[in-house]
Order: sequence, then C-alpha cells, then structure tokens
Amino acid sequence: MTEKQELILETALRLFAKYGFDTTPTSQIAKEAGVSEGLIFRHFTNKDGLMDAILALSDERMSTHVSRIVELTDPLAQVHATIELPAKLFSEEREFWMLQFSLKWQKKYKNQPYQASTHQLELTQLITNAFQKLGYPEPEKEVLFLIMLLDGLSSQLMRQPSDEFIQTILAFIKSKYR
Amino acid sequence: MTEKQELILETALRLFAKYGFDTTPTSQIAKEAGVSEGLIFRHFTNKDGLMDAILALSDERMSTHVSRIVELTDPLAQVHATIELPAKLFSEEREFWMLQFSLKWQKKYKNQPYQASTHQLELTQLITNAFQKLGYPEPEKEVLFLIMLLDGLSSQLMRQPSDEFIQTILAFIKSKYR
DNA sequence: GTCTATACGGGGATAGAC
DNA sequence: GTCTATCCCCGTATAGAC
Repeated sequence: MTEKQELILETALRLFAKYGFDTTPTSQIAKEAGVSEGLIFRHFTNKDGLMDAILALSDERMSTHVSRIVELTDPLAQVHATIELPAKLFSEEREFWMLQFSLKWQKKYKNQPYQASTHQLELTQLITNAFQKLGYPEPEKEVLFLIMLLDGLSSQLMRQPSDEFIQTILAFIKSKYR
Repeated sequence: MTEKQELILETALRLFAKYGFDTTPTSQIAKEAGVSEGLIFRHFTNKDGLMDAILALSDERMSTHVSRIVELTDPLAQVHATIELPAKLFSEEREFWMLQFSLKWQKKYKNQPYQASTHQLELTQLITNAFQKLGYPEPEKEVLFLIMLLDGLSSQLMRQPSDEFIQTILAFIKSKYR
C-alpha cells in the first residue's frame, strides 16, 4: 500500500461518509486527494473497488473492539462495555463508522439479506450468555432489545451531539442494566 | 392532481424506496409508469421537485397517526400505542415509510440539522407527560430512550421480518412499560 | 396534457506518455 | 507509479409538435 493509495482511501472515506457513495464523483476524490483521477482506477479498478477496499478495513477494526469485550469476565461489565461501544466508535473513528452505518441504506447493500458480520454474531452470543448469567428470564429477547436500542443510539450519535449529552444518555442506559 | 400525476408519484415512491433517490433515473420512472419522461418534468419541474411532492404527503399522513395517540386518555395506552406505531406504519404503507426512513442518510438531507417535524415534537411532548403521569423519575430521558429504541426497531422492520417476530418483540417491549 | 426528439453536461473509465 | 488527455455513455432537462 503506497502513500498515495492510502491518501486516496482516506479521502474517499471522508467524502463517501459526508456526501454518500453515489453522489461523490471520482473526480472530486482525485482533486481533494491531490492525485490524478486515472490513478484511482489504476489502483482500485473501479469505483466499487474503492468502496470494497474501505470495507475490508471494517472487519478487522471491529474485531479489536469485540475482543476487548470478550476478555472481560464480569457479565455486567460486558453489557456495559457493549453499551459504550457505539459512542466509542464514533469518538475514535467518526467518519469511518458513520460510513458503515449509512451504508445500510445505500442501493447495492440494502436489498441483500442482512448479513451480520462474524464479530457481530460473536458479540450477540456473548451478550446473550451475559444476560443469562445475570438472571434475565428471556436473554434472547433482551439482547435483541439492546441491539435495537444501540442502533437507535448510533443514529443519535450521527447528529454530533455534545459530549455531555452522550455521557448523560450512556449513564441512563447503563442504569437500566444492573 | 391528474391520474398520470398520481401514477408518476406512486411509481417514483416505489422506485426511490427500492433503489434510492440518486440511483433511480427518471427514465426508469417514466418507463414503469408508462408515461413519457418529459411529462415528469412538465409536472414536477425537476427530479428534486418529484421528491418534494412525495415528502409533502408525509406530514399529513403522520398527522393522522399522531392524532389517534393524542386522543387516548390513559398515559400507559399512549406509550403502548407509540410503541406500536412503527410496526403499524410499516404494515400499512411499507414503501412510503421505508423511503422516509432511508432518507435520513441521503446526501441532501443528512447534512441538515435534524429537523423534527411538528408532529414528532408533539408526540415527544405527549409521551414525556405520559411518563411523568406514570411516575417515572426522569421522563425526558425516558422518552429519549424510547425514541432510540423505536428507531432501532424501525431498522429491524425494514428487513421484512415475519409477523410472528414483530408481535413477539412488540409484546416484549410493551412488557417493559407497565 | 402528453409525446417524441434532442441538447447538454458530467461521471466513470481507458490509452499512452513519462 | 503517476499524470494528461480523451472517450463514451447515460442521466437530467428542454423544445416543439400534437
């Protein structure tokens, strides 16, 4: 991966996250990255290839975060860490995760059956067990409830709320699980 | 509103919901509606005008649904009716509300500050009061929690789950509020 | 109100030089 | 590896006849 290749990927990521995949011309990516348009196609074949290269980074990044939660031994700590995950992602790698999130609604992905990544499945299983250990009578439903909640939380986080707001809402959610 | 105008709107709605606004050419709308492409522009000026015409229908439809909830006198019944609202919208006017929902992430709307409609604000206020009457210690946070949850629920509903699944999850959510 | 034909611009992608 | 120049298609929008 050359320096220019990385520069192209970073720029594309930023613009896709901001304007959407379909409405970002390759000419703009080239211009803002300070490279020629032709170079994009030489390295990534076509515009979809550019997106695929960005998405390939997604899985390994998520893997790191999930591993940290798996390592926790206390089930309640696992639940709380999961609750904190969206805010953590958005604070550390905002554009990257905004793109992942908004992709759910873009043409080429939305009509595929929802394909949860390995790591998402792993996390779901882990939290189901955690709820069981904590004595919740319906752990499967409980985890689905939490997934929906965190999905909605992610929507809120896309609107760039204040740190104070985020902390307040996280504390409130966590207070529901103890 | 002539018959052809309505036909164009219905077709555009269906295609926008399915493929997204940016990736649906006006030529396809014309073809599937069985009208000439020129007619679309004669009636709606441009492609954005077509979207605006669709969105104009949104507010009045939501108005009806919110009014029904407002009419309820029991605060718990109001909360439960709000929980049922997303599933109700998706079952009755699936494509229409899928489009509204996915619009959150499309270029021209996503960078605007989140502009809640009058009806959404009205409902938020109503449910805040309901939580207060029900004795919840932090009604504002409680309503935000519910909004996030229902946002996540809507995401789930976009994946066309079975009726049985929907009923199960609705019952589970409602069991949390009693 | 509606259609056919067409103009215009922009976006994705390629060729070939350096 | 990188740039410049260019092609070509397709999508939006308009003109003008009926």
